Amino acid sequence: MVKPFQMNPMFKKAKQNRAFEDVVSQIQEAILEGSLKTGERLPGERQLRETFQVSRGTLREALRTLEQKKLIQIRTGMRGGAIVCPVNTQPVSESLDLLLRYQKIDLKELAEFREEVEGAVASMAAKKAKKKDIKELTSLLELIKTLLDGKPENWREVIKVDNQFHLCLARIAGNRVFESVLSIVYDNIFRYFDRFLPKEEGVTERIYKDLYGIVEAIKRKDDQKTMTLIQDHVKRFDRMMEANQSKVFS
Amino acid sequence: MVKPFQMNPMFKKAKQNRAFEDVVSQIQEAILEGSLKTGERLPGERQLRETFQVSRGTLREALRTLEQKKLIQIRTGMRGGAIVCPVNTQPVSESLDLLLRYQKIDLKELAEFREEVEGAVASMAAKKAKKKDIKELTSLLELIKTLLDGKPENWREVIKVDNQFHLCLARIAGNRVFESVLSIVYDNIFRYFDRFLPKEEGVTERIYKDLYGIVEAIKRKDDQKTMTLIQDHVKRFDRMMEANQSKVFS
DNA sequence: CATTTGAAATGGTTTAACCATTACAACAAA
DNA sequence: TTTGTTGTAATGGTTAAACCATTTCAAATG
Repeated sequence: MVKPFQMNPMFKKAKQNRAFEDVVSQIQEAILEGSLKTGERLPGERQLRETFQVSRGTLREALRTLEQKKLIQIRTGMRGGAIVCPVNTQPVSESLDLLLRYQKIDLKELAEFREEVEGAVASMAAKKAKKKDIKELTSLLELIKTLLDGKPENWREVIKVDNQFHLCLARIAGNRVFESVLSIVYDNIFRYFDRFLPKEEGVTERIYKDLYGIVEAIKRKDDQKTMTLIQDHVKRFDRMMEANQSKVFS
Repeated sequence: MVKPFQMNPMFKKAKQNRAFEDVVSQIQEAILEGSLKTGERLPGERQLRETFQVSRGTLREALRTLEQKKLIQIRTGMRGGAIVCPVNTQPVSESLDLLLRYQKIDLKELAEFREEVEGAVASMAAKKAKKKDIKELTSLLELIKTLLDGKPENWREVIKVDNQFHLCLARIAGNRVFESVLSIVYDNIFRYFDRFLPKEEGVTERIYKDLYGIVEAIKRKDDQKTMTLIQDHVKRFDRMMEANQSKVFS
């Protein structure tokens, strides 16, 4: 058994024998390339059927695929149809969710990844932060302060604002790859926060103190310090979760 | 206009009014729960149609969705049908790839991200590399050596083996999140290599020298040195490309 | 024993119809 | 005039029955 040639991972098998796949790639390319813009409505199924010269069933199989990729979204009723979706991290988050749920990937791996990404993001953000950005971070910090009353319903809120704080840093860092990737990580890790972080006042206070120090370091444009502070912060909570996780499963 | 309640990103709208979605979730649950095992073959469309009491068209829309999620794969012909796929990182990779393309991520952002990720990966790999791993890296290095003859058709080959080297490091690092992410970064950055890296012998020789030093550092388990070497290596080529890019567009 | 051939199973596609939902315009009532 | 009602047409969702193309495998053939 010999492979015909060294498979290049950039190429996929050209199994373009199904008509609906051809329709999918044509519409997908139009969206990615920009000739179909976000929010734009595609013609109805009966008209698209004509355009692509396929049956309505085949066309609908193409639409199902595009819908699954979150490139379009379908609305029913008059003036309904396929609407082009904005850029969306959801499909990545969903497939990562499957991997985590079925333990093809360990939470530890995701946590390790997060620690590194957060460190890089924080350092970049510290270098680039403008006054406006620091103001935004400070206001998130203030928001957390108001939630530090130990009420159980506010515990969850604090975690959410903490997430916002981290995503805000990613935006400040000014790199959309980091921003998207971190957003995907948070989509998935939130569930574990909820399950494995102790719901105590100490946790939320610790978050406030950590973030306060981070904002101070950013104000001083001390990117090295910002990075180590963020990494300590992230690692502290990852360790907490791991401890509770092993408790639960032992 | 007031939202009825604070939308929690963990919950999705229960739009279960489409029959095929019900079929999708039933089959998906069966797969994820384990009652349908990897490699197992589902009944044919005509029989499934009966089971779920839907038309063949509706059933096929469900199959398209499951196929897109990479939970099943379809084979045609007698004894064909839907086969349950092993859960792997492919759907994450594909959707991340789509996300990067849709955002029209440019070389600068991608390169910046790559530099950070490669640094982290290299450091982790240096800590964990076994003899077998070092052997694999060395053999890739040897392969590059044989391609250092300045022939233009080998230039591309060297770049490919360089990519393999980096992905090999990610595997050695033992974190599948890093591994899939880096793999996608390479898929996307390759076209810039091809367009903007000077096709000179000096480039391939530089690659060889860089990787040689990296393998040596890994042998010494010097993770700090490995990290800086990798980052220098990556940055050098990113700067080269950026220089050529601005030349082209000025 | 090897090869050819043909039948059956199965996915891929088409056609034509009907149902359910939605937006909107026309109309009616206040 | 404003507001509420109603009908209608556009549109997605679903069904049914048929035919084609591909693949497998067993039977026939050499």
